[in-house]
Amino acid sequence: MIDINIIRENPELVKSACANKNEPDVVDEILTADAERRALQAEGDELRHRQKELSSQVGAAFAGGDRELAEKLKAEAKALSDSVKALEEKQREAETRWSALLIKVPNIPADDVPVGDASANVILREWGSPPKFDFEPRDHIDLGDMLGMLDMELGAKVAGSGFSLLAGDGARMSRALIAMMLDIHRESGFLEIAPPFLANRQAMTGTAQIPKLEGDMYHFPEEDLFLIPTAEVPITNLHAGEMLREENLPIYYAGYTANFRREAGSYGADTRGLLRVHQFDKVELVKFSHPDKSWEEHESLLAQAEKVLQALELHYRVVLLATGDMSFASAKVYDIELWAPGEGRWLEVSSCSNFLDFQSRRANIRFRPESGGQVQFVHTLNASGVALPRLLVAIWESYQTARGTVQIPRALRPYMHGQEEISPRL
RNA sequence: GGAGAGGUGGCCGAGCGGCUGAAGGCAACUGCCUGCUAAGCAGUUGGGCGGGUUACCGUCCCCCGGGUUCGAAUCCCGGCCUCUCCGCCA
Repeated sequence: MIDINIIRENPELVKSACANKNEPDVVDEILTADAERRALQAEGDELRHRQKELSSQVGAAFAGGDRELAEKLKAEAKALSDSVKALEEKQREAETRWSALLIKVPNIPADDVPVGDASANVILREWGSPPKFDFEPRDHIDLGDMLGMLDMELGAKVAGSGFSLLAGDGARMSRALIAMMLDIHRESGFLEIAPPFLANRQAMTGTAQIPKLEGDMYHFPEEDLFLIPTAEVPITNLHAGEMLREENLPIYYAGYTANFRREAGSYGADTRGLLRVHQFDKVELVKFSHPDKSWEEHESLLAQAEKVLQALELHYRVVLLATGDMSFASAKVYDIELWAPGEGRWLEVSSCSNFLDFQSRRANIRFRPESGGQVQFVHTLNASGVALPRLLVAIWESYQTARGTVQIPRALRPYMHGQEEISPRL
């Protein structure tokens, strides 16, 4: 969540952030609730103060042996205690109203983020060049079928539409890619994490999937647990409620998980093959940064995700998202998109975000500056490094041959026992 | 799933109805001392919220949520988590 002081001091800034992110504007409601909450607190503090004084007088009177006085004071204190309870009830309600509103305010986009919808996104650069074919390139569905790597019908058979099933060298390549990516990140100082694939409500709220995206997640009501839509949730929440040591910052984590998204309401878009599925694998990068360093960390995080694609020699581009296209919790987002020649389009495989203190405020992740002074919130960042299904799509489509085979990228071959090519199984 | 033990500050750990935001220790910081290091001596050091221009004042916080009481870290109820034993199981 954002700092209430920003709303108090600069409501217009917050209002325009809501407008630019297409979020409902509750700023005025918050200001009203805030004033109400503060008034009730002042009143309650005063009442409690008097109650404490009285009640210590009761104790003193009993200790002094003056029973009569003690009983008299006690009766007074009882009356005061009742009014404190009544007021606390009102205070709790006001507090609840206030925080329920505050949690709906999106993060404020950074100054250098373009304002507008997706059409205002800025393509920053392209890396590599699109593969050239002297034949009509096939798409990943054909290749997956021909080479026995992908079967959407079998996925649907066991789980339903939108669940993929990889087989043979498709499954092997997926596994090899995960290992390769984790190695690349480990060499750059990221600590590998294998977290739970489920998370509780508090964790989901900490990283801001709740309240906005609650309906997009698979939920188990018995335990109030959610299947994670991204490893960002369990990994960022590793340090929830903690006071970190400044000398340990920045902290880098890399984790592989499966990810689960209901994708409710997205039927009709990207429904074919691996482009948008309910369950997919991903390697995720998460950073906890000193607030003074998070913009540098954001750039190096982007570079880290790019390392994977460069190692695989894939054609990609980096896009700076406009306000209307970025997520609720982020202040600035780069997307990395891979070129998929069979689809003839760019596919998002990574989203690289700086959340500043938006998540750490919710999850209460702080540090105490060594120079003394106020406890501060750390900054959190994350990036996919990278998402598997679309990476497979881009590899298959980019590395296909006229013979209908798929070459294995050189960097990946050690992870596949030296295999160079995927051919139809006989 | 059954039985027991426990969850206290940055960390360890005492307290088990009022004088406790919390002993003691560790750690950190500041002085003194010391040729450096170490040790020693003295002192300082939690967080949230609210109020005041500052020094400051008030309130809340001893896993979480309720309750009893004039008053709760301390008593009662519910939940979560950790540990030990038994059962079951990839």
